[in-house]
Amino acid sequence: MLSFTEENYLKTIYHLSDSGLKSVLTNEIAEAIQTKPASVTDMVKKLAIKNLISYEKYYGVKITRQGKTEALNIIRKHRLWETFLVEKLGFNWGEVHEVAEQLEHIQSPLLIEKLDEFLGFPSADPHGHPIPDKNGKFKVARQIPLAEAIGKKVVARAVKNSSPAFLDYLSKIGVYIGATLQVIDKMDFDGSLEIQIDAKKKVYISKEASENILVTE
Amino acid sequence: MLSFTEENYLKTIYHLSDSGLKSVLTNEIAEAIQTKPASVTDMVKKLAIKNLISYEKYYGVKITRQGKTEALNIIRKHRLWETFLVEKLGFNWGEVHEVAEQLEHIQSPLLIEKLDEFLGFPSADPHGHPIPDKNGKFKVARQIPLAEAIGKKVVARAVKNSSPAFLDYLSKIGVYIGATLQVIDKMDFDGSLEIQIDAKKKVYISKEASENILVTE
DNA sequence: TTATTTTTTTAGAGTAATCTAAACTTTTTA
DNA sequence: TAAAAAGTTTAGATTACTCTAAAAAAATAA
Ligand SMILES: [Mn+2]
Ligand SMILES: [Mn+2]
Ligand SMILES: [Mn+2]
Ligand SMILES: [Mn+2]
Repeated sequence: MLSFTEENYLKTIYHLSDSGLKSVLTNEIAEAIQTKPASVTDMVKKLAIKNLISYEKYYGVKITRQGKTEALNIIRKHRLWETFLVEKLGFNWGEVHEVAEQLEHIQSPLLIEKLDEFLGFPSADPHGHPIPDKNGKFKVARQIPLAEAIGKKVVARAVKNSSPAFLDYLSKIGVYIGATLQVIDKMDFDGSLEIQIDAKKKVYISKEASENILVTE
Repeated sequence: MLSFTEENYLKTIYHLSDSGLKSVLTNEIAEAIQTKPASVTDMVKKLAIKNLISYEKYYGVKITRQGKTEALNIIRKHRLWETFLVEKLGFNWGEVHEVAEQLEHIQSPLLIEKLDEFLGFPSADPHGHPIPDKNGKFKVARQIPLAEAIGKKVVARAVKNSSPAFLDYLSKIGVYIGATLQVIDKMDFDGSLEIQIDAKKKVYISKEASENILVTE
């Protein structure tokens, strides 16, 4: 069984590797986990011995199939808990991540099975991120940033950045997962967009913001 | 903030001290926590420095007011989670303790507030044990063991022993919290009782069992 | 009240995770 | 392609928690 710390490293490596595609460097992990590169080197060796990642000195790590399975299970738990917190307990979508960071480490397959059922087997969390099933499978939707949907009428499906600050901002202006967004105009000056939400309210959003809202046509 | 380990020691000391009444010896703690007396001595010194217990070398520890507050908060979380697992997720009352042992350490006052509300501010957990409110207050019910209710008609209110084995046994014979129990006869031979459950089923239960069912008249 | 047994503490060491500082390797620059 | 810079690893410590074995204190028995 993995320790709390090992689980956090593994999950972080999975995310940084773009779901296991690229290899990940020591400094990136240190930055993401808020620790020192020397500590990362130590932990990375431990995970390599356990066959969760492959490690080539000075060239970073790649996650193994086994590591991916473990990482996806942690992510599954994280996202199910976030869904629970919003759907059942009435949390805002910006308040759930910190708590889910703790809850994701609870060890009880039965609990997760029952929680999944209680939530009605959701396929995405409050941020629009897919929830892997118990075999680690999930649908990869082809979503594009709102920034690339000029002139189109689209539906908000997920956020790329899930910082509380960004999520609070979205709530404030009225953007939510499932909202219909129409990009009315793009400013040449700074790339900001004028959008219409649900064929009602019109607002201006920054280029930065428009790159962090993922939509489908 | 207390560590996972410190929280477990404190909660154990609270329980062993009969809610803070008696002082608790090193060996008892070691036994309860499944560790060695030498380790307990170390931890006990740490908790004393933090003013959560008072420690007199060779004579055991007493929990302080501050320690009691901390312990009651952990117990509150434990029991709220147990209630959630049974009421909302459909766990059996014998399956919840292990999971609650993990969940009780999640740090988020907001989560507990919202969970409490979601559950309808329950006053007792699935085993009939009182749930302290956010100020650590709870009602102490005067309950007696079924063993002392010979000839009377009483209501099952709590279990004294909450081992899965005992709880499974109770479920099997049809005893549950809230059930009406009538003690029909007591065997002089071994102290076992013949009882009637909800004015229907009659069963024999051992003296041991009858001492671990708490009832009110 | 002295000796024996039981309980508790201390001493010294081990594991997991972390850090700083120094050494080493790779990458970039000139 | 040699020097400088950036990134990574190693060495050696530190903290939290745990253990075994030995020493010390308290409780019990003779
Ligand atoms: Mn999250
Ligand atoms: Mn999320
Ligand atoms: Mn319990
Ligand atoms: Mn309970």
